[in-house]
Amino acid sequence: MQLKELSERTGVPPASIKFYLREGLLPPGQAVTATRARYSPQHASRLELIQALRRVVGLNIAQIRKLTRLADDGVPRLELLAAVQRTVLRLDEVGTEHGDIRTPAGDAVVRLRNWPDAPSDARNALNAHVTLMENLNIPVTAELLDAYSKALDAIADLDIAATTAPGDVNRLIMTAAVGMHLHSQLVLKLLALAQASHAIRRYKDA
Amino acid sequence: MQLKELSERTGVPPASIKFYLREGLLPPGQAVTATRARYSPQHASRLELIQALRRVVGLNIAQIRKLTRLADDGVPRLELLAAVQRTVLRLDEVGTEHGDIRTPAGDAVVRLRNWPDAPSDARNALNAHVTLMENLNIPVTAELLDAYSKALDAIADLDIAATTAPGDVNRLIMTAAVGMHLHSQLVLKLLALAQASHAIRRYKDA
DNA sequence: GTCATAGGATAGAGCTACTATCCAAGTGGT
DNA sequence: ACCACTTGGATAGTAGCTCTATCCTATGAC
Repeated sequence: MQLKELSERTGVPPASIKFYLREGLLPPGQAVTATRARYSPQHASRLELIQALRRVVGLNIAQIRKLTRLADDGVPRLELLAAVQRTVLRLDEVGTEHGDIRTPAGDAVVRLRNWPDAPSDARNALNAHVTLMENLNIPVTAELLDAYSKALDAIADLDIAATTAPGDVNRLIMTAAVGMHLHSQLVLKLLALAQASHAIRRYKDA
Repeated sequence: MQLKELSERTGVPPASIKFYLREGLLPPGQAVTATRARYSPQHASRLELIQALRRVVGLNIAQIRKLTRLADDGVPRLELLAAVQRTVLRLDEVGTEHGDIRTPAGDAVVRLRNWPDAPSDARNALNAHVTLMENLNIPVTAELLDAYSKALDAIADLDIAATTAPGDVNRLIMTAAVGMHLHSQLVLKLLALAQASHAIRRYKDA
């Protein structure tokens, strides 16, 4: 398929495809001749990935480039997953760097779930986040962490299993990034429903 | 205090304060004379709210204006909370409107938690979100919803209790919006840690 | 009297993500 | 052979958004 067809299939305008090519998000097609290039279904899947990371997860071009570069360089899937995590957690943005920190909350989760007690970006991010919430007087109880982490334990297992399954690398990034994002949105919506429910109950007589 | 001092206290440049005044995010100060205006601590707290909604929650000026207008118009706190929810859930953005829809998952949560069975924006948003996740082959199990909603039930109770407590309206919006956002981020980070933990466990011998 | 500040208006900067135009070279279909 | 169409590459322009800067006149504090 050539550029125009790729555009029609994915719904992305040709000018934008060229832009992504220039920016290095989309690898160049196979040059058949000097003025013809052939694009594969992987290009289509890459375009879908770009759209999803932009519009759903809200990443910018530079962040998407980092991830797609890794995918194109063929780094191991596990390493790729770690990069996706760092990006979605916004650990690559300024003002979010912290050394290894520990909090009772972070330790508690690891113990509760019997997770390996090893430092990681994710753990530092969690500890920093819990600290932030407590500083803002938003309580993070052990019960809360227990309930959350219990639910997430099973999900993470599936996610990691998916990294070993063969398949399109674009889909791996898509699943990981979009999955993380959608789970966090799910909580947002559940919390809203919970608040609405409590409000109804508390004020129904008013 | 006058404009310059307000600027110094909050760290927001005077030009930006003028901008927020123009945009109607910040109510005008009390005009002492034709060329002097006095700003109260509420103005400072409003400025902090604006900053937090912009930089932490990621709302745009129009969204912030909607919320601050309601606050300035003195709508009931419960109504204000509902508006904050709609905004943080991005229910006011195009392409997110749906009628009343029901899913087994949404019904299950309400039944599990014994929440009132009434339609609401939050419930529709939840149902739409669950549908989306299932379409993307991301399973949303009853156990997951049980664990999440159980944890959130208690939090929501506190949140709603906070709406009746007296205090600065700016703080109410701040707490609600930032609180929702931080809870969803907490899940993001926990999921990352869970994934990292499972990855270590699964690959430690490789 | 002088200097700083107010409100009001208006313009422009800086960023990001496109979008449009032009080009010369080359191709596929008839 | 012809010609509409496509390619990569270059370059410039647009659109949306959030500020930021400048200029203005009136006026108040000291």
